[in-house]
Amino acid sequence: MSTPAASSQVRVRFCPSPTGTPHVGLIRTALFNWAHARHTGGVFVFRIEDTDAARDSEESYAALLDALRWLGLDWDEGPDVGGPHAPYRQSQRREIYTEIIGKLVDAGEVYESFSTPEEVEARHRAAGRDPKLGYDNFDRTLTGEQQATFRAEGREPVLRLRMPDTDITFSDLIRGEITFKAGSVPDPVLVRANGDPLYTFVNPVDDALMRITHVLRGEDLLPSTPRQIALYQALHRVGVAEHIPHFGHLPYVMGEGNRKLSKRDPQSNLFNYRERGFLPEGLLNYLALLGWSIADDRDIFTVDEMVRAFDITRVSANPARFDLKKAEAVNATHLRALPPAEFVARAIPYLQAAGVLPPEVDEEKRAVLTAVAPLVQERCIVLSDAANMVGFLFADEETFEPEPESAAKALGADAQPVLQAAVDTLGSVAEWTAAGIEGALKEALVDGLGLKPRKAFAPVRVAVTGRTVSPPLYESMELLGRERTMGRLRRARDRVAAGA
RNA sequence: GGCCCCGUCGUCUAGCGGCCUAGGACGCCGCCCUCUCAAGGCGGUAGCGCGGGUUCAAAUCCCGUCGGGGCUACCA
Repeated sequence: MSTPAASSQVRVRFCPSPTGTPHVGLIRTALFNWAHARHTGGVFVFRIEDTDAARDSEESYAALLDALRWLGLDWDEGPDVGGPHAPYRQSQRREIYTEIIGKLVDAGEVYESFSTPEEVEARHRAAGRDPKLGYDNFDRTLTGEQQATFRAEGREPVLRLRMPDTDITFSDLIRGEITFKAGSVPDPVLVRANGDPLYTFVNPVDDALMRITHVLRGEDLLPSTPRQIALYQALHRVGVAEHIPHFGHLPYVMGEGNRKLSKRDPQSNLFNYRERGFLPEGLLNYLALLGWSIADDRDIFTVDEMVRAFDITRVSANPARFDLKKAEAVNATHLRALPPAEFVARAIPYLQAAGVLPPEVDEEKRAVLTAVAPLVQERCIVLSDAANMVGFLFADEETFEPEPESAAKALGADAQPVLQAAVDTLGSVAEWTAAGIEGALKEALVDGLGLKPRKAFAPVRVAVTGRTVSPPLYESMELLGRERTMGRLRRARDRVAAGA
């Protein structure tokens, strides 16, 4: 049995089970599948493996769609869009599985197995073997009479696939040739006694039915490949499968220490990144770097550039550690590259979430935002950072207060003469422009009071913006306007004078 | 235990027998710029796990070894 011809159209699939919040490792898998499909002009199939009613949830299903849509990983076949192999949720494909199970049973590819795990283990012990060896293929050779006896005892059999007694070798797209020795993989259970098909069965069956040509998935599934290949061969014999797909096992995404990034770790939660204001293109760029590189001297690229250059055989086999610092650096680069108008549009929801902007943003506020955008954009790593930067522009004069920590640093008693001088000189500035403000302030504070610039501007900055860190001061003051700026300076001066 | 995968700077990687006194990026350190913080510019720090082969030549090929990881369910 062969793998698909190189000339046939690529069909890849992303087939998560809806059991929780999307994990960045899972998304990396989706990205590589998607990129391979788009690079080759193939088809990206999105399939939901919800055969475990006990763990699957509708919220998780919705989260999966939400995640892929947010990232722009569009699918050609799958939930919502349908396709020639619909339905794409395994929970809706029960009859299909039942029919194929029948074919396998009729052909003698699978057999009834009555052993309980306890009995298997007991047999291993009795024979002096390691009890953790797994299933011992005991029921393979049961006679019809023995099977009848077990049934009479009220036992219900599961269905197991008869593994071939030959070595199983395949060429992994990422790792090269891999061989599993004959006899090292026990006969897997395909169907429960109650008729429920298991992942071991439905996953290869759907891949065969949906004519998947490339299976790109996590390294954790590598050990299950031989039994899947055996299933494909059986499916081929009963006329269901055409080919054995090409396999490519992607390296793990690791967390801290030497462990796989856990689902429990907040760092693994995709939506945490969205909430912080990671850009889809920034996160995707970083995730792509986990196992793949576009060139030896570059690691910032757009999704389009990735699609153009992506080659699954050039993916690294080494596990990669998720490095938040690097992810942020990559995101910041994309953030700074955004056209200012685009940056504003994307930042608004985050400013609203932070309470800096109201649900309805009027034209005036939008204009102010557009004006500050170039100033704050390069100071942000994620979109939510913008809130701290522009908050002072939208604060209510009645309630505006410098942050306590910043005030403690810059609004001590020695700030009083500085603020007074600032009020005096700015009150008579002819042109309320950044340049005018700069000239007046430098003359009054640096020349007049003989202060180091650093000392001179800190109190003014905190009085006006509320923080020791802000967009450039003169521009900030210009945007804030003369009246509001002067009011804040006077209030700060009075407070300092009052010793507050 | 068995089976399988992996092993280049702290981290992600380039490298596919000579271009490697091992390149890039993040991080870190220093300097410059400077009204703060960033950004930007310049410079620096740091790596082929180990041992055998093969070869004129090995980070690159082979074997072994050590180390790490995964799987070993009637979960996916």
